[in-house]
Amino acid sequence: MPTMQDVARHAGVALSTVSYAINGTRPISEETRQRIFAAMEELGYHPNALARGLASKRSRIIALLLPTAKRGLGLTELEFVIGASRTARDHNYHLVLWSTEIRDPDELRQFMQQGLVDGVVLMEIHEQDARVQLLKEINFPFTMIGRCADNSHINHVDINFGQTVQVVVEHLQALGHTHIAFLNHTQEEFMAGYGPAVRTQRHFLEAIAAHNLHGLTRFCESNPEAGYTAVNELLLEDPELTAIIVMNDQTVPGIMRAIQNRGWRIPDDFSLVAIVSSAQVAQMMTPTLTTAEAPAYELARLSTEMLIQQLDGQKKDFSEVLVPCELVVRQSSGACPKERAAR
Amino acid sequence: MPTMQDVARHAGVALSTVSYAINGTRPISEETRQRIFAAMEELGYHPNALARGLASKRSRIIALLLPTAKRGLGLTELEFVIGASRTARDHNYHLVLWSTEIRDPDELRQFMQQGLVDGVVLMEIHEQDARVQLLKEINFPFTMIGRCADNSHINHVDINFGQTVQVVVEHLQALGHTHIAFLNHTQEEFMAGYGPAVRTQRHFLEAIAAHNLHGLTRFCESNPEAGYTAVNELLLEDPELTAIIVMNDQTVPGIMRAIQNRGWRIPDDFSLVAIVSSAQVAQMMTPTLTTAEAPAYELARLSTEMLIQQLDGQKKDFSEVLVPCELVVRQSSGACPKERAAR
DNA sequence: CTGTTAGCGCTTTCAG
DNA sequence: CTGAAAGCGCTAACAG
Repeated sequence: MPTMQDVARHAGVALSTVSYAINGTRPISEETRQRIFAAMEELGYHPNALARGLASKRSRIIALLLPTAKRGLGLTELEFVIGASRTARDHNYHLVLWSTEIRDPDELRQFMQQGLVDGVVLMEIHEQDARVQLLKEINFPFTMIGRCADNSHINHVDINFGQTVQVVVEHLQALGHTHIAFLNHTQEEFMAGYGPAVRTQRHFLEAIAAHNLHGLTRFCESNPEAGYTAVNELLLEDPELTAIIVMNDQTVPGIMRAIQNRGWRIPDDFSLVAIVSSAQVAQMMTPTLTTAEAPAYELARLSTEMLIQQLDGQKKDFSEVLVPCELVVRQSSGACPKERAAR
Repeated sequence: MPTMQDVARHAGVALSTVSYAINGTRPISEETRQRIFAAMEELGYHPNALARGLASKRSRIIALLLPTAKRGLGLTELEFVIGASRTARDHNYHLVLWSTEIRDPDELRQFMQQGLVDGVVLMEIHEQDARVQLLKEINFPFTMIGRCADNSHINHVDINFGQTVQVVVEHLQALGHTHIAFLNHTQEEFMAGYGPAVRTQRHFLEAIAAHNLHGLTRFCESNPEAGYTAVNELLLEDPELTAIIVMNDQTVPGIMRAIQNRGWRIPDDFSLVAIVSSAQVAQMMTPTLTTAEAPAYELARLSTEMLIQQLDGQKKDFSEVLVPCELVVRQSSGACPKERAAR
């Protein structure tokens, strides 16, 4: 591997001149610039990332913290990863992936102290998040996909849960539904202050109240069986229920089976809308699912760009960007049934 | 951030002694070792990854090359990413993710020349793969998830497609099926020499021949509609067809609809087995899918460990590890129907 | 068992 | 507009 010194000699200039030519840090006469780049080309020179990072104290590497949620990772997480990685590359940054078993601040500290990365993108944010606390304390650059209780002075993006759930409730109301249930993540996650679980439920109840509807909510584990049980219990609680809004893809098959087991058809007798879901999942189901699709790639791109701008010293202010899910009406939602077989 | 020099002063030893104590590169008396670690603790010292990398010429960073296949990324890819990242961490390596639009060797060269990573894990391997060519030429350490035409002197892992398809064919034969179709990836991918597409089709035809069955194959785009069409065309070609083995999850809903549209039931009138699939997808479908599940996490772990061993100088030989998919019988495969409605 | 020292390849003052 | 030189924080000879 040729070094900068080699290029300098080859071009008949000083080493520092080569550096300046590459970084554009100070004016270089067109002629020497030409010579330098010609030399670089000829020698097949490429700057060494580690040396550059060490000298400049900027590695041009950022990290995406990918915590393995107990409910398992899905396509949304994949899109986060891909979005972040692509965006980083578009801005001449590298992306390293830190997948941690738990949301452990000590481990995070370990990683950061190594001086490998210039900044971090956090996801799976909770209302009270120890990682956020830590990063603020030591003043380490970061952005979040998600929100915590106090977001002051933190660049972050998130799904606009309020708008998302509102649009979905209005979609169902327009179809004539008046008794609607919201199937949330687990109680455990809710209690732990997991943002989506907390916020969506609150906004659901607000929307229900605002539109004068009957609404009920329920927590649910992340598997078909739990979805099956949940439907039956919800119907026990409110026999007039005609629509469910669910936030967990994994439960959907169970929900459908529970409904069909009663001799009901979707969407003729019962409507189902999945939120924070994806087109790929929606099209896997029969009937295809009406969904509010998570803008995962977009959120990843935005959060990564925010971080990079922060690092590059543009962006003095802090911003919050909320993106709603997009409602895509497919076959699982339809007009509220006039009447329906008792069981 | 304290440096090694700070630690040395604080412990009253030479800088190099600290280095040796940390790396265990040479014997240190227990007493000074204690003092050094105490000093490190007290100062909150953490070695600087960039400096260490620059001096030692080993960054302890590896890259996973994640090409965005035209057929779209799925859960398998996510597992690759997570598996690689976890394994890297378990061995004190960092993982950077390079997601490239195309399998472009030039871009790859760019990345490597930066001297950021010590080695690379390649996926989406084709029979003739320019990236492999390049890496071999410049003697850059790498391993593959997949195989190409000439795998000599390359550590690699792959799905055992032969065994996988054989087990599935035998499963169907045991159920009495004699007319079986294999639904492959696209012709385009097959022609491009994409390993799974090429190998599985070959092994399918071998298994069919070995068991004296009637088999047919067909290419198929990666969406439900294409699956729908494919089924109808296959049945036109062989009206006695009673089972399909499919290698693409995305087509499954279409396949099911096509079968059900004929008034047939799965598995009573027709059997369906998805290979190189996942439990998560299998359970999304109704009826749940009989699948041969891709050992994605395992492959990622193995390939990453191979790379690290290679880098750490253990492992003088080169190895190939083939892992079969695990057949999980669920509800979509059953006994061959005695007779069946004509249409 | 420990210390001294020459780099690793680059950025960035400080001097022209 | 260009050069010379002092580091960045660490590893790994070399020398006891």
